[in-house]
Amino acid sequence: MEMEGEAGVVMSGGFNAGRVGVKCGRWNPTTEQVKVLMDLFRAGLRTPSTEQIQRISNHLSYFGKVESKNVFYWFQNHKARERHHKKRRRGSSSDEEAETEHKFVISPDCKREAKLNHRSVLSNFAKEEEQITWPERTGRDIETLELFPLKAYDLEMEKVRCTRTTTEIKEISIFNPPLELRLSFL
Amino acid sequence: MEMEGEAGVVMSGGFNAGRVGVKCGRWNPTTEQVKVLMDLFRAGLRTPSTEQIQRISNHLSYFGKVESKNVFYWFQNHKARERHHKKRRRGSSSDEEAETEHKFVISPDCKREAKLNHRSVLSNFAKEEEQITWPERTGRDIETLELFPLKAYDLEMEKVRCTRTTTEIKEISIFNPPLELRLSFL
DNA sequence: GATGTATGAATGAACG
DNA sequence: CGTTCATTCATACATC
Repeated sequence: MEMEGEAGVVMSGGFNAGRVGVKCGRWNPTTEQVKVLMDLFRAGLRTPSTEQIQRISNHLSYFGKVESKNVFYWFQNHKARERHHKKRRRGSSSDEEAETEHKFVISPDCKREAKLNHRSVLSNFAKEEEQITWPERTGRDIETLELFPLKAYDLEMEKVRCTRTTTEIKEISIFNPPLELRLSFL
Repeated sequence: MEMEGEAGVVMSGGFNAGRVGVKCGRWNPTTEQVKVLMDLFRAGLRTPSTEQIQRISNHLSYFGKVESKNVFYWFQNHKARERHHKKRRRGSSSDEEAETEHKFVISPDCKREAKLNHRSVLSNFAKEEEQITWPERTGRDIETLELFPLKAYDLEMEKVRCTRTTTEIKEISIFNPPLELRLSFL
C-alpha cells in the first residue's frame, strides 16, 4: 500500500470546488477547469495546436495545477470518446443494449496482420519473413460522421485556428457569453 | 455499420510472448524488447536504416514476436515524443515546476509488465523465463555491418566487430548483454 | 470493500 | 517528420 505522501500535495489553488481527495497521482481537473475545457470542446475545438494548448493550460492554471500535457490528453481523450460514443449510439429508442462494456467494442475485426498501407518507407519491410500482402487500402476512412450540429462550430474554430490572433474572434461565441472570453486567450 | 459485432474477434495471432492485454491487435513489446530498443535509442540511434531495422527486429524476435515495422514505428514514435515532451513540458505557471509530478520522460513504458495486480482476475498464467536457445545464428544476419558512429561506442563497436562471433554467439548472455555487445548485431 | 464506470495517461499505428 | 487516430492501461470515483 502506498500512502501517497502526507502533505506534499498542496494544491495551490483552493478552487477545487467539488473534488474530493486531491492526491495528485494524476491530474484531477477541477470543476472549473472541466467547465472551461468542455466549453471549448463544445465550441468546436477538437485538436488544439501547441500554442493553444499553452494558452489553455496557462489559463486553467488559475483554477488549479495543470500542465500542458493534461490539456493535450484531455482533448485527445474527449474527442476519441465522443466518437466512440457516437458510433455505438445507434437508435437509442430502446436502450436494450446498454453496452455492458464500453471498452470492449473491438468492432474493427482485428486488422492486425494486414493493416499497414503501402507507405514508401515501410515498403522495405514488405518481405518480412512470410509474404505479407498489404491489402491495398482503397478507402479506409469511414469518417465524416457528424451526427449533431458540431460542424458549424468547426468552421468557426477553423477560422480561429488559422488566425490565432486572439483579437479577430468575432462570431465564435454564439451561445455562452463567457465562451467568448474563454476563447480569447486562444 | 458493423459496430457491436462481437463475433469479430478472431484472434488469429498465434502466441504472444505472454504479454498481458495481448488480444490480437497491436504489437506489445516485451520488457526485454523495450530494454534493447531503449538502449539503442540512448546510444544515439534515432533513425535506423532499413538494414538496421531488419537486424534489430530479427534480434528482438528472440524475445517475442515482432516485425520490422514495429521497430520502425517504435523509433519514429520515440523520437517524435522525445521532442514533444520537451516542447510541452510546461504550462503550469502556478507554482514551481518540480512538484510531485513524475517526470513524464520517455520511459514509463515499463508498466505493462506488472499490471494484473488489482482485480484483474484474468488468468495470469505465469510466463516465466522460458529457456530459448539462440536461434541458429548462422552469421548471415549479423554480418558485421558497420554502425554509423554512435557516441563513444565506436571503439567498442570496433572490438565487437572483430570478434565476429557468428556461430559462437551462444556464449554471450542474451538475457542481459552489455550494450556494446547488444549493438553488435547492428 | 469489491465491482463497475469515468477518465487520465500511455503508446502503437497511421496519416498528410 | 510532425500530427493525429486508435487502443489499451491505470486510477479516481461512484455505487451497492
